[in-house]
Amino acid sequence: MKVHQLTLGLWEQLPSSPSTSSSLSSSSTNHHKRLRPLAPKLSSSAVVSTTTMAEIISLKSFNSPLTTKFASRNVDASLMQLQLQSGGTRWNPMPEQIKLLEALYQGGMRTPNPVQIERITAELGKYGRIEGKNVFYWFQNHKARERQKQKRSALLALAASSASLPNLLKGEEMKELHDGSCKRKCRSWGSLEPDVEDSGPGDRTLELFPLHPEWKQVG
Amino acid sequence: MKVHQLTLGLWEQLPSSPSTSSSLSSSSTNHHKRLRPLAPKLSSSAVVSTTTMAEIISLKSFNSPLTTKFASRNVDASLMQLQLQSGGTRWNPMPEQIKLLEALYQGGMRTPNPVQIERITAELGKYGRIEGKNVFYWFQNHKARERQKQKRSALLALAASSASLPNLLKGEEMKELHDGSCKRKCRSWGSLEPDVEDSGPGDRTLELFPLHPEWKQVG
DNA sequence: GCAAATTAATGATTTATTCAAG
DNA sequence: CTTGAATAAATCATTAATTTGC
Repeated sequence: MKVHQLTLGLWEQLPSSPSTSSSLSSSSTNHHKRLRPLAPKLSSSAVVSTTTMAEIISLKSFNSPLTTKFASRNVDASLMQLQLQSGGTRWNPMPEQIKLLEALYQGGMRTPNPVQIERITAELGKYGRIEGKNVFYWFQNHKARERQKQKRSALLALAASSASLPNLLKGEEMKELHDGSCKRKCRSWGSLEPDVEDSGPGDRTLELFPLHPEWKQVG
Repeated sequence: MKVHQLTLGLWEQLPSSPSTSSSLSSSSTNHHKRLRPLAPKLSSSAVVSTTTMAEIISLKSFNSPLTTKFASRNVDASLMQLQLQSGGTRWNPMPEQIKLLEALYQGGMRTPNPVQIERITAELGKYGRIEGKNVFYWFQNHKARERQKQKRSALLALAASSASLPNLLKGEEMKELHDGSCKRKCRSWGSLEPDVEDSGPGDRTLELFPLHPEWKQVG
């Protein structure tokens, strides 16, 4: 069932009927240009499916086509093999690694930039297998979950202080508050907390995103 | 606890001053921009900052440390230059590119895997500068916005058929339905539609990796 | 006719939520 | 139950359409 478009070359399964593509009345600009036939052949591997950010990344598919000239598939393939070989499951942070990550977080780091990620990864690599994406994800998750925690504790505190909480929260919310599930509508609590978590003192410095990268070129 | 001085190179470039320039209204509505489309000035030589997925990707920071041995920064830098040179702003899809993408989408493709992305990018590259991430984002956005559209039209249809809609929707919802803004709480409509898109394979994470337990408790 | 100036689309990021390993 | 990984929703930001006053 998941096969469908994948079994063949990419373009072979273009809609046969010429009218189909125009059925979408979305945009205002629809020029008629012939579709480029031709299909970059490729070994029809049985693998297929599943696109995850991580995969895309590791395959370097995000680089411009120009660069793919350099990054050959063989490299990618072998690399993947290697990675597979060297331990297939999800990253399992060593205590030392977590220590360091938490120290960084505590120091104010939230979303390290690529260079930082590279460094961190390199450093943490001393304690065990790790990739940049692990570092990235860790910060993402940690930030989100710290925020959750804070939000929850804020509510609990409020609950403790004023016993009238049941009057303020609907049953759903009470439940969420209790198990931390917080399905949907967490945003509605937003007013309880400023957006900036960071319990950290003045050291929060690392707000290193004042300006944009703006791959903007010089017009 | 305060591992702050780990003597790594990690924290070297701390931002000097958070500066101002932020002050973004961050309100949900930024529609009133009084700023004329003047030439962007920026030009400040300060590089760095702002971590985006794209950056991380293009810097290949996601690759394992092992691979970073090969991927030197010089390459990345020059590459970036190249990209910047060749037309620095966001991707602006040519009609042909959109045609093809829509055809693929229409054909059932939703979240192309890395290999597919690579192919698509290569193909679309014939019509103009494009990167893998553009393809990825396009599918993400298109999927999401098609879903929105469908949801909205479903509501509209329902409105048309049963004139009792005003009794079912609160004012907010009516407004959203009308302008499609749908800020927050879109999820609450979820019951209207199954989560799975039409022919989407919905292939959830397919296990490419063998299991390999190696977890160390973090205490 | 044309720019300033809105407005509508949509590319790109960030945040919230879910899934699932262990 | 914790948390790494992934997806989806929400948000931000820029560009093309489009409108508007001249």
